Amino acid sequence: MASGNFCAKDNRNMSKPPTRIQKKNRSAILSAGLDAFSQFGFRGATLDQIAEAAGLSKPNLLYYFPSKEEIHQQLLSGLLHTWLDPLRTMKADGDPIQEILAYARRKLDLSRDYPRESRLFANEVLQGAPRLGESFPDLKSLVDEKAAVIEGWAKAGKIANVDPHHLIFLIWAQTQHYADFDAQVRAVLECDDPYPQAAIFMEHMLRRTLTP
Amino acid sequence: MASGNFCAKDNRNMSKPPTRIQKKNRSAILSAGLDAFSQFGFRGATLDQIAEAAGLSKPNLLYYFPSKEEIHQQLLSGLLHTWLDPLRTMKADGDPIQEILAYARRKLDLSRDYPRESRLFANEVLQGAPRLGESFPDLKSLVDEKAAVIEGWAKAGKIANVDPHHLIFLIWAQTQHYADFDAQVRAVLECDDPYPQAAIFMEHMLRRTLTP
DNA sequence: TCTTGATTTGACCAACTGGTCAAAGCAACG
DNA sequence: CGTTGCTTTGACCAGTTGGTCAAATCAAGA
Repeated sequence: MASGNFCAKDNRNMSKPPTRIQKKNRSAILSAGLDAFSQFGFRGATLDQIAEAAGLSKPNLLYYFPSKEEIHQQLLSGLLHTWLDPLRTMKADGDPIQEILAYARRKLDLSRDYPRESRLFANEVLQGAPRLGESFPDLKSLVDEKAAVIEGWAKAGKIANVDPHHLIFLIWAQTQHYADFDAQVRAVLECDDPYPQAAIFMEHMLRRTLTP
Repeated sequence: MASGNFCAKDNRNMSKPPTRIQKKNRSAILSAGLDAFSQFGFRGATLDQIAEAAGLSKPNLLYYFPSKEEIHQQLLSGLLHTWLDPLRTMKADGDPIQEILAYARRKLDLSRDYPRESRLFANEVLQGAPRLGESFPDLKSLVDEKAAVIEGWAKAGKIANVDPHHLIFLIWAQTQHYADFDAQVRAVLECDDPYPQAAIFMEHMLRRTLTP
């Protein structure tokens, strides 16, 4: 009575701290969901698939997350923050070319270390970003801010006069390519780890592109 | 009796020429399938969806194609040829930088004019290219051939000494980005058509990267 | 006209989908 | 020990999925 419409399994919304078993299972589910969603997209992934990969029964999975949508949403919102972090740390008062190179390097590292996250994001945007639309304004404002910084560098003659937005797209495209198109990269190259070579190439390309 | 296991609806495999109504419906199905598969991936797209978009009933759709898989396969195999065509036309005896620039421009035009095809391909590779594995050897041999040409140019000092495979990846990544991540590009930029600017930027970037 | 073969469809199916629920199991604390 | 509340599950459900089939419809030539 006093608890009203309290739902036992909803303590994740309450102030109670999560049990360690809750932590374990919830992170197992998120990891399994990341596998599934990043490979098959939202519609293509199934709860049974995720539950099995997480080592849980389907009802048990739904005890921790109220719906498929909620798992996906959780993954997406957790993703966007870390994904934009490298861009956030690009500072206007550093050496322009070094700042941009460092950003690109961090972004490439992200692709190497978190390819599933990259593919999840790619899948979402490919489908028109229906569940990401709310976060796009934040993204736009951050990008616009950094684009202004880059444009300032260009106007000051510290780097070549390039379109800052398309420069950012270039870095996104090139770095994410190695995660998103991994299957293709591996099929064309035969080497195990394309990232060292990719980093060298990218640095050459960016230096050349940006030198005034 | 004489017809053996002849199946009326299988005349697409026979020598008989297709009726005009067959042509119309088959192409309508392929177009609808392209819409669906490129947006939702193979598992995410449904036959009902495709049938409705094609203006046919589901059984009627399955009269023209024996299965969902077959529609997808048909789209993929039709795709790969046109997709690699721009690379094929890159000639070793032309001016190196002009040849590479022309290739990149053609690839960017392809993204602009056939974004659904680009997304279909992206979706397939994202999932690990399970239905494309057979075609990858062809792709590899073509890429290796052209990479050798580029390497020849580099060794002869006609272009900068860059890794040819990663140069090709760069062009793929950058050009396809505008089709595959269209939603993101549109959200960040507000302009209707990013391609003119993209072409200018890409040319600057490639010239700088390739100049010896 | 009638016939022949191409085309279309409504009814149907088994498997799978996301999701529910009551009941059972379990850990820990008094 | 017993109770309390977190955790797990088997059984179940309605809707959707890819796909089948026999029967109906249609188009066009003889």
